[in-house]
Amino acid sequence: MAARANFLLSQLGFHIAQAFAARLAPLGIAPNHFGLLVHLDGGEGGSQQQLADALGIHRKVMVGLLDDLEQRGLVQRRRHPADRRAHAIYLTDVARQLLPRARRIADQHEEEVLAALDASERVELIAVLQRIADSTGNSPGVHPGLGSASRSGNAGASAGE
Amino acid sequence: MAARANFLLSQLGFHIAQAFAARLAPLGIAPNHFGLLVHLDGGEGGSQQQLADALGIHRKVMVGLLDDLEQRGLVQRRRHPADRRAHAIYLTDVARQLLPRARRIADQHEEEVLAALDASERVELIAVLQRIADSTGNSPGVHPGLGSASRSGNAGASAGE
DNA sequence: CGGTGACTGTTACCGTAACGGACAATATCG
DNA sequence: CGATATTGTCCGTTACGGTAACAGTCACCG
Repeated sequence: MAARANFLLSQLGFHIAQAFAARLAPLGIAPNHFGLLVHLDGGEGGSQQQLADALGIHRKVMVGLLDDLEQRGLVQRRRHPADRRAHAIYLTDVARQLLPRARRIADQHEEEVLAALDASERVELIAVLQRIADSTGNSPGVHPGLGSASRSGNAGASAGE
Repeated sequence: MAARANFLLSQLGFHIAQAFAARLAPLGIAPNHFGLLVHLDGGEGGSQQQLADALGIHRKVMVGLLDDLEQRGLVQRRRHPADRRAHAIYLTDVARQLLPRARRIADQHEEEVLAALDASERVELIAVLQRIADSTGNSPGVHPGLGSASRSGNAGASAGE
């Protein structure tokens, strides 16, 4: 029963998300903040709505995320040059210094997760996971859940013994 | 960036948990209820504390879970023969009729998740996932999170583009 | 046998977070 | 210019996890 891909993926996924959040915590950001920063690093100046669409979240959630990041001095809300309703979001220099550290943490975590696998197994696992994600309709960069990633281990059981 | 096992596992895990909850919803139970029922099917008569320990959740959460299941007529709280403080938890006949249907839903979901893989790939994937779960310290039947499994897709982004 | 501590199940309380509706400001279209 | 949609924000409600506290009971120990 604990040998279902079903259960294993869900269990592992949550465990990994938790562990990653814990590793990222010392930097003062959560996984969703990290994802947003990485996305911004790939293209700044978009509106909050555009960012929300790209990450598959609601505008209101983006407000909160940006509030957090702005308070930590990691992003700036400037006036949008073409639409005075919208904000244009930009990374700050502080964020540009923080991002490499966060990426290194992600690398370390990846290494820890895959510690039991050799190189070829890792490649194959990722390929298989991508195929599953593709066939089940997961968007490449969109991650459901992980609200603010401050969940502590607690309830739930998707497969008893 | 969307090619990290890190991110893929977390994304897939959450997506799968959500989909499974949706599939189970018509039966009126959530994944954690299902896990508890399956566990009870493997051995009844235990105390709530024993069940909570086995599933890795807090007593208080078990109270709520059993309240739900008892209200739906799926479990019974009887007096514990050896400890008058404790309750002995038993499945009802209704639960015994419901369980096969729930298991079939789980099987269908498993099939859907693994649709893109052939038989040997499925076996190997499960073996690899079990190795990872083992090396990262996941208990066999314990699933963190999935509180009441009523989360709807919302925030979070663990890897932008 | 009495007393003390520990345990079980439950409830009450609190802080947090998600969800929905409503709102001002602005853009777009007729 | 007027009507409608969009952007970002705020507020109120609801749900949930976590802690503390409680009554009832057990286990130990003198």
